[in-house]
Amino acid sequence: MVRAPCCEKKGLKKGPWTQEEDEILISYIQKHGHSNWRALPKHAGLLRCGKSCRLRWINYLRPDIKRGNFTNEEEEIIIKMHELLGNRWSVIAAKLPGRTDNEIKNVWHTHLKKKLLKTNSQQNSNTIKRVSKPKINRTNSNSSTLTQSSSEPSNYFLEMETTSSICTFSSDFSSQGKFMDNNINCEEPKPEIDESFWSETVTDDEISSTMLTNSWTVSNELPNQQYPVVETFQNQEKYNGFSSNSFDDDDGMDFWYDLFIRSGESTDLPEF
DNA sequence: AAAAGGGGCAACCGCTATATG
DNA sequence: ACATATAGCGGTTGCCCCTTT
Repeated sequence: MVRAPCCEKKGLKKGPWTQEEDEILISYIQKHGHSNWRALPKHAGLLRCGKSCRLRWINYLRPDIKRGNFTNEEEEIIIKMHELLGNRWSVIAAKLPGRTDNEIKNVWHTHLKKKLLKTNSQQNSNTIKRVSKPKINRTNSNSSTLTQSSSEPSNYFLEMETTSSICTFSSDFSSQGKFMDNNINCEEPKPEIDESFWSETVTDDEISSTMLTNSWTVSNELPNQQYPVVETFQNQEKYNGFSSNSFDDDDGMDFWYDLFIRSGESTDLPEF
């Protein structure tokens, strides 16, 4: 199905919005809301298409829009979430109240991408490469799945061979399922690890088996070096496959967000 | 002082996802 | 089940403004 662009109708205005148009749009939405964007401009008396009105409202006129430069904390969140999710700007924006996907996208392309390139080029002189896929393992007293409540602490860990050593990255959980700590054990000296180290995607089979055993890939960050361990859920389809069997999208996103972004804090595990 | 170049950002375009009849 | 309408998303464009030459 091919549909004509919505602003193609003659007489509809394009380009930058005037103050007068903004005022009309704000006034209309305050009185009537925006249940139907396509019909809105006609009812409000604006010579714009609904799409243009929606964009103007969401990206600029909404009362909860945060103005001004991004803080370092916000930039860090964007960088880490982009590492994890890719160009899923709306998902990233959902974690930054008052910021829009468009704004984040712009900041990424104009500032953060360059910043990251600079940082990476500085790190590349002292890095190692992964040579094997991570093996996902879980140790605890007796249970093999999280559906069973264990009376003893659990430890989930990834093991992989690198060009210089065998490293094990692990996350500890209390018997109540509270995230406790991350660990890294390597032959000395502890190597620097660059971004690409983690980039290999886990296969569907591996995910299935991970789901079956619930030995998920939760080893999330290294001490002092915040890189996601496995980008299993960067692929939306795979992510959905996981969430549909365990918890809903929002829960899932919040869970991974907590694990990846807020390392070191106690994090409740989802219930299965 | 004027022109050229580049960066930043608002807005548009085209596509997909979802809702509805 | 299908067709169509609408909302939403991400890529891209183009204008404005600042800096450099």
